[in-house]
Amino acid sequence: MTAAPTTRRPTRQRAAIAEVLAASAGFQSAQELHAQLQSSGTRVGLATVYRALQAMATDGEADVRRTDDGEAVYRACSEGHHHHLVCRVCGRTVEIDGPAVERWTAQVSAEHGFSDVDHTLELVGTCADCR
Amino acid sequence: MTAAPTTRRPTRQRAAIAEVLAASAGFQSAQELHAQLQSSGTRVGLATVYRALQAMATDGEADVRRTDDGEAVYRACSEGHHHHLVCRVCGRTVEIDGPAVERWTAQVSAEHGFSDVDHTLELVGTCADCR
DNA sequence: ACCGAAGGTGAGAACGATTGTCAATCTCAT
DNA sequence: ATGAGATTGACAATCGTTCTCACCTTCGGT
Ligand SMILES: [Zn+2]
Ligand SMILES: [Zn+2]
Ligand SMILES: [Zn+2]
Ligand SMILES: [Zn+2]
Repeated sequence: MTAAPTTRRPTRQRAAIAEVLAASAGFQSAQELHAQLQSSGTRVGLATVYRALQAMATDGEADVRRTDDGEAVYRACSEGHHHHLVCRVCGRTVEIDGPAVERWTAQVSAEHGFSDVDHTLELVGTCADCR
Repeated sequence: MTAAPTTRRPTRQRAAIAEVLAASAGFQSAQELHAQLQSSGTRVGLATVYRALQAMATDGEADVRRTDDGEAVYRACSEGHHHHLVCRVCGRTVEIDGPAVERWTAQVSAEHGFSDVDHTLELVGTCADCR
């Protein structure tokens, strides 16, 4: 279910974008990343930033989210299934592994006759430092 | 934390929108709802549909979601905290109450020093009829 | 029932994030 | 080095959503 395995070539732009994304903690919009690249002297087209981020998202190298006003924001993310506990103030993020939840979802799904069930779970709170 | 308790007046339009939303099972976009109202002879402005749906969402009378291409879609939803198990084919939805998960999230959050933790959890699978 | 204040409505303009276009450029296997 | 095919970028085009603003409704007080 890895979509179209279109060949994906490494380029200067992709590297720069991935680097900036990895360097920052929280979620970033395509435009914010583009601005950062600009000010750091790296010339990359806005459309390219959009395309690269989309590619990273579908390849599992980044998480996507929509802000309440509909803007897509991205965050570097390790591959594999896991969840996040995010601070609503400073954006600090903890990756969580929840076997208990995985078990629970499987059970509940089965009880209702559903199969091939995927799930999304995200925790948003205030971290100790931002209390 | 119930936002601005602005007085909210009942109107013909709001009633119509709420009714159509409640009548349909899955998620609907503002434009789809508007189209339905049009064809059923109920004259309502598109902007009004957007505003009404937003209001319902903030009042907890509807769930909002963003499709992959960023469009906001709404679904009538009972108030109070709960989760959903949705069929990716036909849209059939089961509301789920998961005390086990609630407990788990609280525990994990505490372990990492987070407080006031909210969470979102959604299950998407294929129901028995659509297998 | 009558009135004024404040919320609500709607048509259309304005916005703004995202995507499409397409010629120039780059990567890679041969 | 070379050709095929992927990538890029400046800019136009989309399109969902919000803004404007004059007009309509609801509602509490009289
Ligand atoms: Zn924090
Ligand atoms: Zn999980
Ligand atoms: Zn189904
Ligand atoms: Zn819950």
